[in-house]
Amino acid sequence: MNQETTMNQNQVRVRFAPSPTGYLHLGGARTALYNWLWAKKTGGVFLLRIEDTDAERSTEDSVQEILAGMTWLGLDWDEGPFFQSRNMDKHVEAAERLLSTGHAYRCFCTKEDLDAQRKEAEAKRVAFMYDGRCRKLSEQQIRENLEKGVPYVLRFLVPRDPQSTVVFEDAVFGRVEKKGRDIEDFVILRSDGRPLYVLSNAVDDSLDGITHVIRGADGIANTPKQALIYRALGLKPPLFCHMPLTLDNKKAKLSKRKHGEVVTISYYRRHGFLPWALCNFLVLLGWSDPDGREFFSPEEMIEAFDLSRINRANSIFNYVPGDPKNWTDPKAIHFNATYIRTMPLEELLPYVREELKAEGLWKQSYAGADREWLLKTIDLIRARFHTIKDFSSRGRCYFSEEFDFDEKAVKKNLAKDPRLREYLPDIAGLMQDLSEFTADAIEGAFRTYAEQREVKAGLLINATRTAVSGTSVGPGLFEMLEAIGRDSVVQRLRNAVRLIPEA
RNA sequence: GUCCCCAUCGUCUAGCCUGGCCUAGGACACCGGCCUUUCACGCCGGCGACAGGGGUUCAAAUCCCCUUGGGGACGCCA
Repeated sequence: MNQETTMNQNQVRVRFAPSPTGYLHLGGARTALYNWLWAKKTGGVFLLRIEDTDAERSTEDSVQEILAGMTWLGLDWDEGPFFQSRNMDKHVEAAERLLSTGHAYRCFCTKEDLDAQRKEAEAKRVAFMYDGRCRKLSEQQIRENLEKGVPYVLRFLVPRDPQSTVVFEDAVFGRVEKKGRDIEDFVILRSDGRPLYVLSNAVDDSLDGITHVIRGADGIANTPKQALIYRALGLKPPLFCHMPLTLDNKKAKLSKRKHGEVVTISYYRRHGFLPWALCNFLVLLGWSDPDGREFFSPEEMIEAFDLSRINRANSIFNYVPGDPKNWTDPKAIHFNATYIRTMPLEELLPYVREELKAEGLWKQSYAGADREWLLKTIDLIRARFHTIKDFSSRGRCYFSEEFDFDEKAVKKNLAKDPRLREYLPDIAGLMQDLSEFTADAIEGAFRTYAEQREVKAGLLINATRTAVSGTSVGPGLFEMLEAIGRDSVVQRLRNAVRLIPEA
């Protein structure tokens, strides 16, 4: 055996295994991210497996949505996407092996009968667990049932001796133990012959050589069952790693049905999130850096990430419905805004370009002659923006003559002083005559004019700001005018006169 | 109801394993101040938590027990 093969045997292999029954949501993305990080960190393999054994609920749209979401987030996978259904025959084979080795048995109980028992137990408010009555069936009875064609499922025969416990190692929760008597004889094969998740998932993980099962803590309850399957099949179990769940601010599980689009990944894409900013936010939901850092480049995050620092307590996605300012978790917005403000301009540019194109604000020259202007302008305005969407909405006046006037701003900065009817055209003229249309030159003109007319520069500055941008907020005025450009500025100043009432 | 898990500011969390450096640190949000032509940014400051009760110990956020609260699982779903 050569060295490379030896190394491969020790190589970490992880997977993200969503079921294609819905959208990629925050919880799923976080699970995918943790797996991805662990693979990158260890030089391992990250594979994607679509668990589509529930054919009725699986949809192609959902598969595409998940793939698109992963790609957008930058969580690239090394193998797959595989479909769980590809190995269906192997799962059935495993079930049959369990039957023949006495680890499973045929159960002829009808679904209706079990449902009735379950309902009854619920009414009496006691726990329902299948009583294992079909364990006791004689060879004779089984043969008769088979001959009559009575449908049956395969159930795993859980060791029942009083002392028996099932143990598995969890990277987050440590050694987890469960008593055999607290585990019911779970179904591994449906009456139509199709395998169930608990079986398929374990068999596939083994087939795919998965070394670490990093998944949500909701999976912790059926892990003992899977540990039993590994043992009965003589397979080496992976190291489990159950990450705490992320709940809503009322501590309920996140779901699209309940919370709407705000929990889906595509929502963040559509609302101007940088994919890495979202990843950075998500990684901190249940994991922390030993040095207390919160912002990471992908390389830094991969370096810093470790399974041992995953938290045990659930975290809350702090989204309050109906708050227009905090339309998602405020900390997520903070991450996005900080990235927009501080990332290298060259890296930000493609996102802005896409946004401007989508909104019909892109000009051909931005890729050529005006490229430097564009970068400078982006840099000028980005400090106030929270999302990429802001470039086309709040930043519209830099790219188009069609922008809205904020009523309050007009009232406060333009309508309040009739003298502006005279000042603004004057300034427009000054701008027109400036030999160099630079921030310094513009400022000089403003200051001189203010002095001559014995008026506060602030009055002129604020009025001009609203005249050219429609708002009362924004970057320093002189730089702003330079960015907007002489012709537009002159035009806008003259147009604004209509907004100022006569004395 | 049964089994399992969890518990530090409003939220994300550090500290807990290996008790003392914790009058509990950081981040977001919020509130003040400075800067300033505005709004942001930045800087300075403020508000704000060890769920409760017992124990162990010279000493407990840290170890143990109980209570309470919360979550998960309990499908011929994944």
